[in-house]
Amino acid sequence: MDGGAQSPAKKRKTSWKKDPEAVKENILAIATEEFAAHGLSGANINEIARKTSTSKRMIYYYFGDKEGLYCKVLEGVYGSLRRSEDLLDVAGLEPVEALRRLVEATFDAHANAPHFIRLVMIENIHNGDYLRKSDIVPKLNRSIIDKLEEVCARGKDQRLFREGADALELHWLISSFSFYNVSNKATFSASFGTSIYSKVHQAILKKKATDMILAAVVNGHEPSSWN
Amino acid sequence: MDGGAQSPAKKRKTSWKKDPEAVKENILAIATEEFAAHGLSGANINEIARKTSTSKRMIYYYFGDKEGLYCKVLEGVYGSLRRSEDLLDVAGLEPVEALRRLVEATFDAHANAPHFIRLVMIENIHNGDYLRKSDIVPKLNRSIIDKLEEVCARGKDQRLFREGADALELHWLISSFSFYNVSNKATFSASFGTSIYSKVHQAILKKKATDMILAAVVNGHEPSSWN
Amino acid sequence: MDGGAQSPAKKRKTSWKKDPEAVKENILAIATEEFAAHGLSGANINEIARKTSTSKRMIYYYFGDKEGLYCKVLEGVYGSLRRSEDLLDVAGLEPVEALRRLVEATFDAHANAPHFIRLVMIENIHNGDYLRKSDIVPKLNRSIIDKLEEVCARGKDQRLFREGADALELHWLISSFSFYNVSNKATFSASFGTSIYSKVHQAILKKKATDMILAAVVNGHEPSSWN
Amino acid sequence: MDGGAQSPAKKRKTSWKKDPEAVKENILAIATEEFAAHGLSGANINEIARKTSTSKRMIYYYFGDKEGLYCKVLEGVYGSLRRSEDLLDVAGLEPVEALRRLVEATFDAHANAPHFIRLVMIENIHNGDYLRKSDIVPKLNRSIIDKLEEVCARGKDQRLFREGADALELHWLISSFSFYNVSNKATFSASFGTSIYSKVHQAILKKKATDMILAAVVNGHEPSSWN
DNA sequence: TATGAATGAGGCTTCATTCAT
DNA sequence: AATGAATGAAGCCTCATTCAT
Repeated sequence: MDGGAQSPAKKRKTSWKKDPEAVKENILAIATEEFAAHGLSGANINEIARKTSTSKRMIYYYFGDKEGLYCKVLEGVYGSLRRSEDLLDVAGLEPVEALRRLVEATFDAHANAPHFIRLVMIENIHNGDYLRKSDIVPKLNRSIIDKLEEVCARGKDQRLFREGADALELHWLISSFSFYNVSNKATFSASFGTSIYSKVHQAILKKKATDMILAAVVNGHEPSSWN
Repeated sequence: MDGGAQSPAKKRKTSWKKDPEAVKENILAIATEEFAAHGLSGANINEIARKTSTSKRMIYYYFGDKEGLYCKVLEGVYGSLRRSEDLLDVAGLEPVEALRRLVEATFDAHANAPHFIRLVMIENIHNGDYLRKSDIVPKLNRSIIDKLEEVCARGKDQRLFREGADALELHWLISSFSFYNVSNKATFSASFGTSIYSKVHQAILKKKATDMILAAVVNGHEPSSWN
Repeated sequence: MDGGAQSPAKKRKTSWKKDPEAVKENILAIATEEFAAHGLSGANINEIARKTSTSKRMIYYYFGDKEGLYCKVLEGVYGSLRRSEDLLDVAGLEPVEALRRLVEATFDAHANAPHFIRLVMIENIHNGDYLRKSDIVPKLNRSIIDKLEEVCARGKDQRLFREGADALELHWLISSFSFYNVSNKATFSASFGTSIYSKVHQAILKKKATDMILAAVVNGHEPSSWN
Repeated sequence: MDGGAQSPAKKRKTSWKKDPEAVKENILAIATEEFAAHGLSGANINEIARKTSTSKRMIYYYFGDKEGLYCKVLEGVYGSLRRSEDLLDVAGLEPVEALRRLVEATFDAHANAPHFIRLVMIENIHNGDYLRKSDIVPKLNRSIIDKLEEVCARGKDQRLFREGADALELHWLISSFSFYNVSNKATFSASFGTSIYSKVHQAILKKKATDMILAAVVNGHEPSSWN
């Protein structure tokens, strides 16, 4: 109700009466959109409240302040990603296939999680201050590293992988193009056109990037997609 | 010699006269810092003015408004990167060395241009709207693509490079880890510790990433750093 | 009796509770003064706020922005005039007397509504943009036209009025001197002195103007005040 | 050059070298437009300067400040009107025709001098303060009063005019509808539609208003346009 | 649990004007 | 006669937040 001259558009509430969890979820969903869209300082509590099924006052009631809300949003998207990683099962695959699977899944997961990407960008703009303060950090992302380590160990045991293959480094590499592909779409397109973002070209990039990783990790792997 | 009277540059102006270009440069330098540090909405015109050698009023005099200033800052960092790319000379090197050089130089350039990285992140948060509006876009970054194309052409001519080597795709790949390495340092560190950001580890990552690119592009290249 | 406890009006609210409507009314009253005195661009929100019993912030809270406030002020004065017109009852008078009554009442209403006059002048400076945007326009001023039409119809039925008597044209004529008399007092006085604005002379002008209208409308009417 | 971010559109000067009078005229012409369009506080010195063939600094050089410029503009439009009144010659006409001519000429003059109308409105918003301060006041508008007086005198001498016909009052009446017709066009249209502003209807209004004046002033005049 | 009303602080921007040559 | 650069003051408005029930 702030700004906008006492609009007559009174809040139309849906009929679910008082369900605190639902209200909180609703707030979080809207806030995720807004923070992802405009950043921490760019997002606007009034706007978030307006799009919510409840009132501005409730945001403060449940989340304390803007930064508190932002933190919960951040934790939410990290939690989502982690859950999607947990679903990935490569235990039964032989090392090369498992690695290929991990790369492709990571690429796709990033492509399908634009909110996560944007919020991570935003958090990096803020030097990771809020993530570091959060208590989700300890349990963050071990999952994917564990998987990579397990695959690397098996690969090396079977003399398939080079000894220099390191789970953390691989994660860094795989994340880099998976993340950059989404995060820098706007400026990359502005500079070089949108050609690489077509569906077809994205598939090619995924294939080539995967083959590149395999060529670096797997002894004698021929990156056939580069021929 | 070389230690005589202060350089004769900037002769034309008598000494008591204000120097508009210097004022503008000063504003731009401070604004670059501030926008890089806090983003478009997070940066504060009062704060920028305070750190400046001139007044808030002059910012509006020379740049119109906050967005105008931000645009010039953006153009400035893109221009800087481009100029650094223009200095790179790989024409005399044989293809494999040239490509190695390009990858390493790109990695280093990003590592040494944190303002550029942050402003590009910020611009992506804004969906590239300001970059697209700018008239520097057309002449953006052709330089690096041209160089990659020339090297790829030579590499393929000499049967050294695989036919699938594509300049734009390579640029996308090389940029991805070069950029991500800097842009996501904060969250990556929060999740996985700061080990990979040590000077030593950064050198290793650069080497391995370079070798990985070469393994993908160059026929029969052995990524020895991965052993 | 009649001197008992303070009037029971405004019962519903407990006494410690703020009264938003009163706050809005207070803002509107002050704003009407200020806009009438200085125009849209000339009026000053800080000044309005200062004279108010509340704060500048509340102006924005209730009215959105300066233009929003101005619009409400405009609607307010138009509403007042309309209400005063609605009170005018000429249904029982014979046509000539009724018309005389309407002219005199219009003249007096304008003389007694300097805020209305000034705000209409100001709105005309703005080409009527805000009035046109307002949704009060449709129901504007039908009242006075209806009354004139009814009187004209009766007058013509009784062969008292000339056939050329037209309600809208008459309203235009009657309004013109009623309005101009107030709106252009300053410049008219500067050019020709203040003599016509004395109480006595104003009465004469009203009488002569009324007689003039009647002489035009009523068959054989002798404008005796002009003798 | 203020605001608008250092546009590259440098002033293109016409080739007349230094002609102070022409420069002043040019400034006055633009300023008349701008003050008429936006009022005293609404007009903008930067904007005036921009539309001028010279610079903002020259406005201050020649006119001192914004109010000084406004005063000269005001004097300019009053001067124009007066000059047009001086051209009006009714000395040779018989009283009734002369009066008819004066009314019609006044009506037309107002219709054709929108800048004058708007500036007079604006000056009234400012309570005539600037007009009163100006030294053109003394010689203001005597001309038209003189003419009306002369015609009234002749009319009464010939027993054509009623004794109550007074030049100043007539001028007040004639001005009122002539002025109001233009000044309140915007709000009148918003309230009652634009029908009376068609070319045809304007001619009718002029005729009827003239006849109305004559019916009031001239013994036994039949306002035939009202039949 | 919920809320309409209220707000201090500070944000961005514009203005008429003057400086220094 | 002319001017590009500079500016203090003040304008409008928005923000995250709290009050009082």
